[in-house]
Amino acid sequence: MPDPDLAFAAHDHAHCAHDALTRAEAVTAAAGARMTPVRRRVLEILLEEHKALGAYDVLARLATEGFGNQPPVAYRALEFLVEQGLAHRIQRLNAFTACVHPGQDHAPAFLICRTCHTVAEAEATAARASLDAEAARAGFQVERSTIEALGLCPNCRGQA
Amino acid sequence: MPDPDLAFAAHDHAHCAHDALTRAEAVTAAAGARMTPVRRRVLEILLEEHKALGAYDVLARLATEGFGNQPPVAYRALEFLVEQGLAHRIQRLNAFTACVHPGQDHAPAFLICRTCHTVAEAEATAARASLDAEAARAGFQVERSTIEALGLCPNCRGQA
DNA sequence: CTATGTATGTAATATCATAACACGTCAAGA
DNA sequence: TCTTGACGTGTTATGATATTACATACATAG
Repeated sequence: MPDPDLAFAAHDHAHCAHDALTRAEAVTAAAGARMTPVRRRVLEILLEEHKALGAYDVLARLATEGFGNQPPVAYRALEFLVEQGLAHRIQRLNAFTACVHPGQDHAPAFLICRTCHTVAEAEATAARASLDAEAARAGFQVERSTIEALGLCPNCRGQA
Repeated sequence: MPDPDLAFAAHDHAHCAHDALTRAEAVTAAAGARMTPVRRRVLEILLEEHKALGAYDVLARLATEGFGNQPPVAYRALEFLVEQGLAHRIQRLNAFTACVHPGQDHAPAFLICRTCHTVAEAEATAARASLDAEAARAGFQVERSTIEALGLCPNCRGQA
């Protein structure tokens, strides 16, 4: 996964999204989990853009498409996707974003542009290793980590 | 700041808290900001333990002490403390914790024990540097970062 | 002493999230 | 085949977190 993050660069997004969806199907199948219509649709919605969507945003979309319109519908699908590693929760935004490379073991960091709100998934193996090491110095065992950055993406930086 | 984190170790907490409070007064004075009764009290409350408190927890305490009992009272004081670098927001918990070494420039990471809920502030300079570097590869400029770990503290690890 | 900016108090409301229960579907085993 | 149990979905209701807007009080510079 050596590519610096694509989210900010012009790219064939239809392909990017389709590819992620295909891999998602494979991941769920391998896990013996069920990729139901709601779940697939939520993932598709998240894949439409490199942004993070709140549960209620997703819910509104679902509701117009004939799915349930109560919060648990969205939260359950999102929770499922996160558990399967197909989506990530962005703590800073109370929102969710599709995983760009599902199925691969990875330590993600998220780069959140404060201007255009694009969210890029970056590689955080090194940062995570530092965190683990520093935690170990205190005798703390890290199980899950949240690494998020707020700042300016290259595009918005150019305009400032 | 070479000390591995104290939060998990037995220590003279009264001194630890008093020291932080003293430094906090100095910080606000230097910044030309006002350390008012509500603000001081909120900081004292946060300093009582190495835990994170929700805004409503703080608010409940304030209310019993004759301060206002509406959410903005707590949120404003907390926001002030965070701005001054005297407290930190723990995104994962939607909660706040007092800064252990106010006044010093530092890149904090937070170690959150999932069992005893102690929150330790660790040094994250290295992790932050990795994050900045990886972000730079994508042309992203980091302004603020959130680095949090969820796991087991040494004490709770011993009991498991 | 008074004008100005800042802090506090309060009401109302917005936003985010979960508990609890009912119903439907599907597949495994009696 | 029938039944049972696990799982997914839908819905109601509620809980938890956070902000907007406006009124009042207070400190300090002029």
